[in-house]
Amino acid sequence: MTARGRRNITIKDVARYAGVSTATVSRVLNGSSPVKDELVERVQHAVTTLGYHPNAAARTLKTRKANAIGILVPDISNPYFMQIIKGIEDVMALDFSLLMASSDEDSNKEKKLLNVLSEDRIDCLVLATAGGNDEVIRTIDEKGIPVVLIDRLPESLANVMDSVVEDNFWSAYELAQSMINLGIKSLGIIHGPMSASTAYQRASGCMAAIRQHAPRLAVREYFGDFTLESGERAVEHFLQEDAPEAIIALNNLMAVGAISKLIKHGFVIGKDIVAGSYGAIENYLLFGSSLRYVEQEPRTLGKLTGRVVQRRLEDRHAEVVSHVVKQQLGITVK
Amino acid sequence: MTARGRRNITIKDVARYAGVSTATVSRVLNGSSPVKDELVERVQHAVTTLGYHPNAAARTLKTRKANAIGILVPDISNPYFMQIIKGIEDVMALDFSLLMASSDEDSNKEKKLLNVLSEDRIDCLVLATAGGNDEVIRTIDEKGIPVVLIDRLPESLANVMDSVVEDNFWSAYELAQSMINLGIKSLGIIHGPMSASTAYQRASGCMAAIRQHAPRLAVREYFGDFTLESGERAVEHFLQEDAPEAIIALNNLMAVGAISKLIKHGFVIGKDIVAGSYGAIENYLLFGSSLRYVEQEPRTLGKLTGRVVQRRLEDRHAEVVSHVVKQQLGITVK
DNA sequence: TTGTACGCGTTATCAG
DNA sequence: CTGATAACGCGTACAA
Repeated sequence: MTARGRRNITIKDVARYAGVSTATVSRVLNGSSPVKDELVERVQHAVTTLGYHPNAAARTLKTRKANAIGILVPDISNPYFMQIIKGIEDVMALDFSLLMASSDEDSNKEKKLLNVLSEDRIDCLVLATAGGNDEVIRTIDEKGIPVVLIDRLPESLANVMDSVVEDNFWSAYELAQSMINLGIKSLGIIHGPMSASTAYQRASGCMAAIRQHAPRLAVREYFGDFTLESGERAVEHFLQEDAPEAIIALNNLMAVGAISKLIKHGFVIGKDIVAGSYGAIENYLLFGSSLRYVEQEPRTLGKLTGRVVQRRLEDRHAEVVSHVVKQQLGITVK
Repeated sequence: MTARGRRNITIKDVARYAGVSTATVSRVLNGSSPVKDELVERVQHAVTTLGYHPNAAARTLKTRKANAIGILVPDISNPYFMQIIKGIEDVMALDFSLLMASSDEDSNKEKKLLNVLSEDRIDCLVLATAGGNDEVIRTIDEKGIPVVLIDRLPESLANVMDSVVEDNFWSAYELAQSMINLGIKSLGIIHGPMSASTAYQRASGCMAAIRQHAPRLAVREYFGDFTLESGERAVEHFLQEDAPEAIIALNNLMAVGAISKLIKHGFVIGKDIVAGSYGAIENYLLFGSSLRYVEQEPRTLGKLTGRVVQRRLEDRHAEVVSHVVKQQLGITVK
């Protein structure tokens, strides 16, 4: 399909043109062993005049190195994950390709993509799992491609493979505590899907803070799914009764949905109601009023992930590392 | 590196286990020609018990099809491009991988990435070029991998390969016109880098609208580089004299920078000053006041791009298509 | 319907 | 230092 009769230029053509063997060409190209200067020049000349490009598939087949890493995240268009990817890119060499895919928070789609990705086309897989594929993931890591888990860490995989995650429990704990400290009497919590380890841990953190610092707080909960729409629905739900004095959304997208809904209902954030979000909201600082949030710094997380990947690439049998990154609390004021 | 002594499971192992030939296994796996039911079952059984995964590199080497498309954009973290990618993903088959890279608006980096990507690892390249690599791109397309240009269309490449771009001239024209119609007397324009075809065309569109509809408008210009920071600098620049009655930023990021700076200076957008943006601003509608903008619909553009890719994949010699998509004007009101 | 055997483009091993 | 040549894992003529 690529060629229509027209053959590709191969290392053989270069060898013939330069009057050397394919082995010598390969050595010049990879610097794998010394070659006489004159031949080096002849080869380089042949390469440029012929417009030769090495064939990645052949090289991968031979060396068992793909020079690529795979990245599988639940939502490719979530700025949080994009920043992580950007961070990974920051630290990887330029000739390393990023093979990306998005599971759309769908376990089945994730499984299919895991199969495609495990066809030996990547050297390492960075995965923020949608959940439900622990066995498949374990298999891939054990007898296939090393896996680095990010963001989500299913219990059964902890300490089995490398991971870089946030300290969801304590970050959520501190977020809730900072709101409790304002003296609120009632609080609405918008949860993520409990199948995601992050959602569960954030929920636990909130509840722990409440138990310790405000056991008599009137708490109402809504169980969303990390989407903007579920944040909107949560607010509609809360407003069926008296509005709580504060509201806390356990991810950025739900926070956007919830806050926009509140604004539409005439609430002034920070005055009529206190708002908290796990994760910053893009551009919020420009237009919004007060917001308390967990500052996630995804790009930094990405860089750290990149370094973990490199380490694993260098030594497949290095000790498993589990990074748990503590986040900062932030407050925007207009 | 991948294996440490441990051989991979190949089609040969499957064949031996199932007691058939490798050819039969291949036929079962690809459905390339009929196989007796009993053998099909034996093979499938062998595949699952052995945990066999086809080797993508070997298949690519043999078939000259990579089952992957490359995407090279100037900024991987710009939501605009992410939505385009999402759109492409929407229409591509699940077993098609996306190989992504970001040139960071840097011609040299783009060139290196183009080289890496042209190593026969993708079947088609979707490219939003940073400029300055026209010759390389032409070569890749002509005797290598078909290229689909998106967003940016260098003059020398127009009608040479497929393209999907916006109607930058007329969209900018209409944006400017809609602001002129408000009866403003002065306008500040924030341009992008003239090396990008989009920036140039948008500038032309604005100027044409002014010549036609308000030749005596007091116009001031600032030449930015599509970054948020340059939008901020533009406003600082304009405010050294009397503020213009209206301001227009010719991409989304510069608009964010400009508007936030204006807000910091105490301006109320839509009241003290009219604001226009080429491209919507994420979440603006939720918190901001009035804004006139060109609605880009990148996801739709992405889907269209995906279809162009598929068409090109089916017939390498199909006629070249150039899609120029007209955008809508939008206005947000609080 | 099935099996044999060759070649895709590289790198690596082994002689020279 | 250099050159033959054997793999790498797969698909596919060709033969049976």
